[in-house]
Amino acid sequence: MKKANLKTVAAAAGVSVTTASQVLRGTGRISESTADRVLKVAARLNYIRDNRAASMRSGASNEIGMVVHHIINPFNAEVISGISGYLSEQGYFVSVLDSQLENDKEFQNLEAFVSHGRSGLIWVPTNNASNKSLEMLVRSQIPTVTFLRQLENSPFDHVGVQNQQATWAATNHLINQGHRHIAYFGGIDHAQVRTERIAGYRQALADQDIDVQLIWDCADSKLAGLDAAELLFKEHPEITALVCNGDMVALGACVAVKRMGLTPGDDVSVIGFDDISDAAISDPPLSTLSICPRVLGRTLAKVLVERIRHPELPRAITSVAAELILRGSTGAIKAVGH
Amino acid sequence: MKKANLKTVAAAAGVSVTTASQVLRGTGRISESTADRVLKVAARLNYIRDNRAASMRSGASNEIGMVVHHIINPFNAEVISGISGYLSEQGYFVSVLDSQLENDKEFQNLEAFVSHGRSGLIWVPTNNASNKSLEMLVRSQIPTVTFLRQLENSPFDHVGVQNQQATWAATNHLINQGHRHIAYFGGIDHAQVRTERIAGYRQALADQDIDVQLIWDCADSKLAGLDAAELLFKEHPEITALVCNGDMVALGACVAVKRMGLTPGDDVSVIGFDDISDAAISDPPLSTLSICPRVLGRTLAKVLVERIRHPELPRAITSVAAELILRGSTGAIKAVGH
DNA sequence: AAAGTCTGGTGTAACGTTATATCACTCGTC
DNA sequence: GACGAGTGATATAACGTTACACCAGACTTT
Repeated sequence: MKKANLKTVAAAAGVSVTTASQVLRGTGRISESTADRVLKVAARLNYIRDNRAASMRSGASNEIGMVVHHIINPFNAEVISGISGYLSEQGYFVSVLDSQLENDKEFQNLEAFVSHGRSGLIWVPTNNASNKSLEMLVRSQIPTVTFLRQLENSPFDHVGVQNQQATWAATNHLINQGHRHIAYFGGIDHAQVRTERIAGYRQALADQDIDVQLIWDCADSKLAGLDAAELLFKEHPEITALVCNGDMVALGACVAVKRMGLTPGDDVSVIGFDDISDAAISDPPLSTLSICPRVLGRTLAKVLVERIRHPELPRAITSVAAELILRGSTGAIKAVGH
Repeated sequence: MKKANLKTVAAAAGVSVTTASQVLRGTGRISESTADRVLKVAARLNYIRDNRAASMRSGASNEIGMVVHHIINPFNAEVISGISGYLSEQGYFVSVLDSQLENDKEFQNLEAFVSHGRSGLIWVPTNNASNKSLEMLVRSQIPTVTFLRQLENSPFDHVGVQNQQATWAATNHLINQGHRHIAYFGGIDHAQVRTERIAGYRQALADQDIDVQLIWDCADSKLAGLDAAELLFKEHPEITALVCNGDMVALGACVAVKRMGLTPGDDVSVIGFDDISDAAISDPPLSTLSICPRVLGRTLAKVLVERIRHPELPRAITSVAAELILRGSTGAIKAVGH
């Protein structure tokens, strides 16, 4: 049996295609009896609207696209969860594509969404996202919100985190606890987010006239954090505290500390960033800068929906504060060196 | 400036719409010089194909849909990563929707994909997925592969895991290590996957004439595993080993063991399921039944692509074996009770 | 009773693409 | 010099929906 379309439904109900369309969308002026009849016929024929045709004609769709790198990172996963929660309340669907940090793929993913007629986009740009991508989105006039990393010359709404204030607070706390050899741990190259966070770390040290600084690179996973931290402690045994670029690397670093026979929080203090759900139940529980990913996701989604509904409103830049949450992985210094 | 479409491109290149379309798809017989001209014009006008129109007309699209519950679970995330890796090599995109274990939402998500003209679907059915969903997919004739949970009366390809064999091996190993009080830990209600795994656990005990059995429910997250395990050990201090329904709950259980001042692997043995990337670097490293989620994802994607390309082939049921990987969280029994 | 308004509905032309059939030419070939 | 085959390109009709303009009839107003 062929799939039912508006034409077959309309014919079976004895009305025009337009009427059928109006009934199924709840628009126009239709009598209750006609509407009833059409709905029943549609149900009987298992009619499913073809959204491609609908969105092509009407210009609107209910699909949102999201482009991230590393969908596998729990922070992203929780953000996505927050986003899709809000969006589904509003009648939208999100689909997510992962660019895996590859620039070409990022462009392709964004273009795919444009090409498939998404009604809005959420974009977490890679560190060196191409201008090509930005220009393409601008040209296509698709409502877009960037997340975390703000782009130069971008006309788009943005939702970000107060990175510098956050790491300043974390570093300052460690200093007050007596730490004098504090490293910034995690992240790679000159990612904007990381640069801001490092600036906060530097500032806190400078404010207290401490000039020992160590910035240690590592990729954003627990495993990479473990390896990198082992190397760090081998080469720099004087370090007693880490301000980390994310919870994943922080958790990896905690494993490294334990493998050395030491205790995180006791011998080495570690502060993460993100407050992923694992942070609270790791051993020891991880002190972190909480930005509550799920709430952040909802905020992001709200900004996008607002933009879709009111394209004329001025550009919105939202900056969410991170809260320093102290758990077991930080503590006062016991001895210098270990 | 208006967005460019085939008509504007064709006009600017001085060719017909058909020719432009053929050039951009690389089909038909077109001279090199004409092709060149069209391509240059298309690039200059920043032409982007409208895939809605294309797929509506041609009946084919390059978008795959995936419906899961709990996108946030790292196991799913890694499977997705494997899937999208293979699919993007083949020129497809996957978009993922999360049903959060809600039945209605599952149906809506599947219907949304059908409605938006996806060319194929990967579906991880919830425990009590409705017949309505299955029937709708069958009617829509969309190529579909189910994953993990096989549906009754389903005509669809399936990729699953040899659950029963896996937990049999795990339980048997624990018995050989001297354990006599082994609980099955994690999962809820009569999920098919869980039922199979429990059957393997039961069988192993029965094979050795051991009849002490305890099945302990809990939701599929680290946090839930922690809470549930604490309760379990309080009520059943005789238990010395856990066969778990997943790595997440297993890791949670390990935290619970540590909070009791005991050592996983030493005092209580814990075996997980999935081998998520955290398993190898937890403290202690988690023994688990590895099904290498990324490889599984690739397999799944291959089955789907095969189905899309050859609709006439007979139904394919793939069952992947799990491998018992022994790490620090298991060991020989020391004493009965603790 | 002519003009206006409300109700319930319809016909047609898009949206941007691709499938299909067809065409005008140029070659060789017998 | 008629015929078939190959080359390069085109016109037209879909795909399924919605926007828009319009209409017939009943009812109200002046």
